[in-house]
Amino acid sequence: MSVNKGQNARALVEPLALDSRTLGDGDLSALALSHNNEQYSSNDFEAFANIQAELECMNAEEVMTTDEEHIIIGRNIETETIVPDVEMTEVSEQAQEEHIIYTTANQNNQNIVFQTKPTLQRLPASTVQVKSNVGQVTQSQSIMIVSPAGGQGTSQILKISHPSTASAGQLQSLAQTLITAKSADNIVQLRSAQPNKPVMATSHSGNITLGSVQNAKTVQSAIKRTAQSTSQNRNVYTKMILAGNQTPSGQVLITSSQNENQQTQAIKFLNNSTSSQDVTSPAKTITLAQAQQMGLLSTNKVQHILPSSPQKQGIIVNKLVQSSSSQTSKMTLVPSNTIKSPTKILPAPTMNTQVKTSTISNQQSTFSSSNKSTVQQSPQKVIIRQSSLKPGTVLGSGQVIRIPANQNIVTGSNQVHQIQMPSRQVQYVRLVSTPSSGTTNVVTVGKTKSQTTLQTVGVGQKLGGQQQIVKVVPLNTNNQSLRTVAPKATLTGSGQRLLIPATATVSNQSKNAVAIPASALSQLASGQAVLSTNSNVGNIVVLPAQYIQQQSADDAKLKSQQATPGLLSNSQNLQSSTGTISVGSVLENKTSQRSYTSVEPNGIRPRKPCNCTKSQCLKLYCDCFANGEFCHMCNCNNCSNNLGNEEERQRAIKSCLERNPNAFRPKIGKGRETGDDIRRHNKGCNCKRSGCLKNYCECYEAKIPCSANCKCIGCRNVEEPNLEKKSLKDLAEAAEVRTAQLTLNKTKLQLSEMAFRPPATSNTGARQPFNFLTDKVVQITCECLMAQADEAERNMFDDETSQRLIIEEFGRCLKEIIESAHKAEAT
DNA sequence: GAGTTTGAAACT
DNA sequence: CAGTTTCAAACTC
Repeated sequence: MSVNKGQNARALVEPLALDSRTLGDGDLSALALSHNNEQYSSNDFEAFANIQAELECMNAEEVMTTDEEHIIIGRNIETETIVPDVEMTEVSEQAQEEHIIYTTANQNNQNIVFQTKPTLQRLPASTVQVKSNVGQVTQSQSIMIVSPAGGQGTSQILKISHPSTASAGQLQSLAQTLITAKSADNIVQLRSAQPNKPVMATSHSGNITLGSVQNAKTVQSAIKRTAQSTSQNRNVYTKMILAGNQTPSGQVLITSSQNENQQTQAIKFLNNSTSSQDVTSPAKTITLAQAQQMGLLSTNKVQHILPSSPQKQGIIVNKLVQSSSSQTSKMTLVPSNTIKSPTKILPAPTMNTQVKTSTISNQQSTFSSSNKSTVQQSPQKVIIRQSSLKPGTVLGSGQVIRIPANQNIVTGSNQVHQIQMPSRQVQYVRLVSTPSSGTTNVVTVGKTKSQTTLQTVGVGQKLGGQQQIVKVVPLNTNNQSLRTVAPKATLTGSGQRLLIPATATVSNQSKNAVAIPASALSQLASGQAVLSTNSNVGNIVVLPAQYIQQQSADDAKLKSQQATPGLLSNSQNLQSSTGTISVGSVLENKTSQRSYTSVEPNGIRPRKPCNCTKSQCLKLYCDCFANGEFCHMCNCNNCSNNLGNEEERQRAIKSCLERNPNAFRPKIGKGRETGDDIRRHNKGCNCKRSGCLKNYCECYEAKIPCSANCKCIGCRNVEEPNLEKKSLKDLAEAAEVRTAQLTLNKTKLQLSEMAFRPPATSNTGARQPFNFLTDKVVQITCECLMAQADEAERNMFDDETSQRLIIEEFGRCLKEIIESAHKAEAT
């Protein structure tokens, strides 16, 4: 492990080395946005976004290379100890230091402040701020690098000023140099993108040094992290806050569109006036992938994210759209770092190929911070990243939940997972991912031969060609009833289920962001809850983009691993561990929902919502509860099967287990017979009237024939009359015939025995023949007649023949009765 | 959509 | 363990 740490330390600084090896100033210049206007436009901020993204990538120990217009980002294989810290975006009042105010247009002066926030005690994240004073008629443009020294709150400012004559492009180029800035452990490295003036600024331990290098390629940072073992010192998170101060509430829109041919991506920042009354400065986070799916990605900017290591990793780019009076918007770019579960960079949907202009003024953000509280418009983001840090570490302004990489929260069930974290509030994360047997994560977004391959921002893993998406949405733990936000219409078609706080609109959920290591996410089983210790952290629920495919084709196998609801089972393997993880917005969800059908690709249908009214969804009557799932988007009343009633829920679970230890085990399993792949109902049904041919019958509902376990009456749920199996059916029918015949014979025998039984006597002691017609005798006689009728029916006799046989049988019965009477009288 | 039927689960 | 009741889904109209 110590060796790994050393490697990690190396890996931490390696990106720069690689960067210098692969990047040239010209390349960096290429990153600059091409615009003739000296005034910053949305393109400029797109460039900033690119910078941010790149910086994130750097923080994520990625290797970035540029190839002309393309930024190729590759990740170094990373050991666990070097995993970036989980990032948590924070908004609201604390944003005064972190918000980037930029002018949207029409300014001749541009002040850009890049602030690095080295390793604060609680927020080991580097913050990059791009600040642009609006309305000030300054003739200078500057880039400031603000680096708090040693996390003590004292900022040191490195201001790189340049003449007012500097064009926006130049400034932009200079800004581009910051892409290599790395604030991990108080290390900031800057390099100028300008070919003739490469500049490197290094901040170490709070000290910032500025130097020039003639060749950017020589920029190699041998600086090693001095506090490798201290997770607090890891600055792996870079946050870029962009705020348009010309509008009451700045809006940041990251737009990108993917053209299958061009495969380009752009980030756009949009200002959009909103009437949001939010005071809490809610932040909205979206991924670029989401933006892509929203069709917001433009093609004028190309960003390539190319995995350069065998372990491909994706990048999560989250954007926080903040619609509040704080006039700030926050964009969070979070590198995703997965070790064993490389994330996949999701390609933008083809539907989003339209090119959007980057005009700020007229851009209308789909993510507008309007008062609309729909999830689609105000998606909450949860950042899931891999982290090797010790469990329970809270990162970032109390809004980061780190799921320790070593914390095994893998289960095979679709349950809310609880992650114990040393502190106050409990975080639940419900991870619903698609199980997959695949073990290889392929990043579909890669540099293609033409190098025009796109990149996507977002975290995704692709398995077996099947896209798997894990969605994370905030969950309200306080509520008693989770509010269903998704349109009901989509319910049946998708299975997509979202939990959002019932007490607040999405737009106010700025603090409900949780960063989870991608690796941890990949290990999380669906529906698991993550316990967080941070009181500030909102409640997060991670939900499946595809409604849980926890039931794989190997249903029995999977279900055998199903955990008791709310209970963790570390021993269980998560089949989705290698599944694609994508942090998407609801918008993305919405898009995904379209593709969803009532039946999952694996043939598993999404669970239907329950309609419980009296059971509080805490009894096995409730399918949700019985399946160990939280009610979500159900129609139940007074539901307690949610996070807000976890205690009660646990009690109910316990009660059920007391009654039946196997209560939460799958009812459908495989037959014990060797090689018998026939699914069986473990308990069997008890149908009496349905003939096991209606969905009342659990066997029939599961589309499995009744078995010996069943106690059903009149079962007709037998094997399909396949040619091969017909013999079995014939045997069954023959057996039934034999059984009926035996029943008839038995009845006759009983009648005979009754007949020979000592007759009833009168009060006088005289035996009376009518006394033989006891109720028992009558009953048996009727049974004989019925048995005869059944036999006639079975033999397909016509009515006349059947009636004749029945009458004959009745005659026979009477004969026996009479004979019995005679015998009794004789004796 | 309301009412009925059904069978599993819960209860006694 | 059996009988009864409760419950929610399935079904019917």
